[in-house]
Amino acid sequence: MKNAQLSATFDQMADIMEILGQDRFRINSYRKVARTIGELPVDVAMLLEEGTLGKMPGIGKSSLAKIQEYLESGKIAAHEALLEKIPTSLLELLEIPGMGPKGVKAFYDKLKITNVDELKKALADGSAATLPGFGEKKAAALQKGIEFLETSAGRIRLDQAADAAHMVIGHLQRLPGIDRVEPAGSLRRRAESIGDVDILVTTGADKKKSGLTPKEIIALFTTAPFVERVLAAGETKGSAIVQTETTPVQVDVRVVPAESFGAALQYFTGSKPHNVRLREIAVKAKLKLNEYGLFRGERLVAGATEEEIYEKLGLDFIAPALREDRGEVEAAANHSLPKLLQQSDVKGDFHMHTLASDGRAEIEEMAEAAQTLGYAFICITDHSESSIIANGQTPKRLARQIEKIHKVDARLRGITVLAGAEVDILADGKLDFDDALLAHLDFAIASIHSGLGSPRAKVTSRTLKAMDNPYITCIGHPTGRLIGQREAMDIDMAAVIEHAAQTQTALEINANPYRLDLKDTHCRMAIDKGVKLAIGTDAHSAAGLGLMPFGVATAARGWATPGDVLNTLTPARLKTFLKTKRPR
DNA sequence: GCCGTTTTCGGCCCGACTGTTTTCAGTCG
Repeated sequence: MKNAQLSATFDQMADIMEILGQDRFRINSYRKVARTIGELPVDVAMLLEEGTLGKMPGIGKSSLAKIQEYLESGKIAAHEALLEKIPTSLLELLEIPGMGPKGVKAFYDKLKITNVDELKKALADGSAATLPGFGEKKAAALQKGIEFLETSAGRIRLDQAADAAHMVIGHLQRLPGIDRVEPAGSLRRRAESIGDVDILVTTGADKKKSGLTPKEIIALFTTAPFVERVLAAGETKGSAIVQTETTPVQVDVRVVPAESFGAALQYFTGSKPHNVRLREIAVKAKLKLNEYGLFRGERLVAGATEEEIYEKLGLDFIAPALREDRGEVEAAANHSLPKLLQQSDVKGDFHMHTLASDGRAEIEEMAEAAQTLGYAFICITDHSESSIIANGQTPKRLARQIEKIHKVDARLRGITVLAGAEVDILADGKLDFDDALLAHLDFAIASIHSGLGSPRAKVTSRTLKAMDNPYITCIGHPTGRLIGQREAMDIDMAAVIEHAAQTQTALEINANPYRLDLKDTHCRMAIDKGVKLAIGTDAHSAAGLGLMPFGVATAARGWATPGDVLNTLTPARLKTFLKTKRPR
């Protein structure tokens, strides 16, 4: 599948065009193509063949021809021509925070600097200072930028971002005269990875008496003990690197007046493409939308709440999870947004481990923890024999574990404990337990834990074959990715989803923030094909059950309604559902 | 390069912060 490479190629063309100072609107359209292709849940070649690719917004004739050219020959002539114009190493300079296309061009034209090492030297020996409009502070900023690039981990996981936000919000809430403190940005949208954390603050109405000025609030943020380095500190906006337990995180804090809170929350929640769509709608209606409100001329039309802004733009309210410019603006305009799944709809958890394999708690502890979360059922799914490092169960041990689960289920009131297993899909697509044993389970997850780097045809056929088994309820973490650590398997998700629909097999949303697998776009595709989703935390302790909201958010980002997700069923309805695939 | 119940040509989102600018360009989100 060439989606990622093709997307990167369009982005690179845009980068080079920026350095060359070409038309910014054309550059924008290249960026849009890159983003569209990068987010596709299926192989771009398949869509091209179907003839649907050219119908996607932002992909016109010219881009379509380039995509076709790339898929046929592995390159794009226009891309090759651009590469001729500058040394490719200039593109790595663009990665440096504080360095933009103009800066790269100036360093190249005037000082013949083509890479990061040469830039470092020029900054050290003072030759950079000979550039017009380039002083000491800019040199220091670039040096910091290079340092940051060389040490930062890049994007962080959702749970790490949530931790950082929790820390900063706690600090800000203790300041005098603070009214509201809310996270915004990709954290509020619950994106699968986060670049930086955005936090919004409003001061109370009595700020003149007892409170602080915006500038003072920013100063108290940037001087907080957890702040490692200040990137900017202005009148209303501060930006700093904050140290958390696991990783440094960039946190931006913005102070806004209460009457603009909704506008600011909307603006800083993004996503950027979503906001651009909204501002375009505003312009067409002779309005102007910015972080202070929706304006007709000088007059404020809306701004205190997000709801009134969407309403005044003629749109239904759009949940943060949907704000990605993936059709939500159109759906809001014609009142066809889905009623999204929420955590309160969830009645149970499908994936967890106990002491029987690599978990750290007894079955009872997991069940009791689930009850405190208000659940009506859980499913115990320990590993199978082949997962040796995870202390996988032999058939004999699984038989004993099933009995044990039944006993706990009989003893506990108010919660149904189902007997399950996470069964390895072996190299040939066979399962790690035979059908006679699987038949004793209520719920069986089939997962690939080995050979993730195998060719597309192999990992795909292994998964399809597992779904053919009548006792397999669900495919676990279907793509095998680990966010920021391991690429997804090269698996044909269109085929997997199609086969899941045919065999009435559910697909898991693994709620662990390392996985979030299925991801949002695949969830949406599965839902469109009528495939049911089963959210599981993959908990290895009672505390691990608390990861469920990450899975719920991922489902919501895939436009899931309560009806699309098995977790919303009562135990009785779930048991009925679990019989549908089995031989009678 | 894309796009069209204002347009097939002429538009294409908006503002904060920084540095070195005496009025603004570059970068970022």
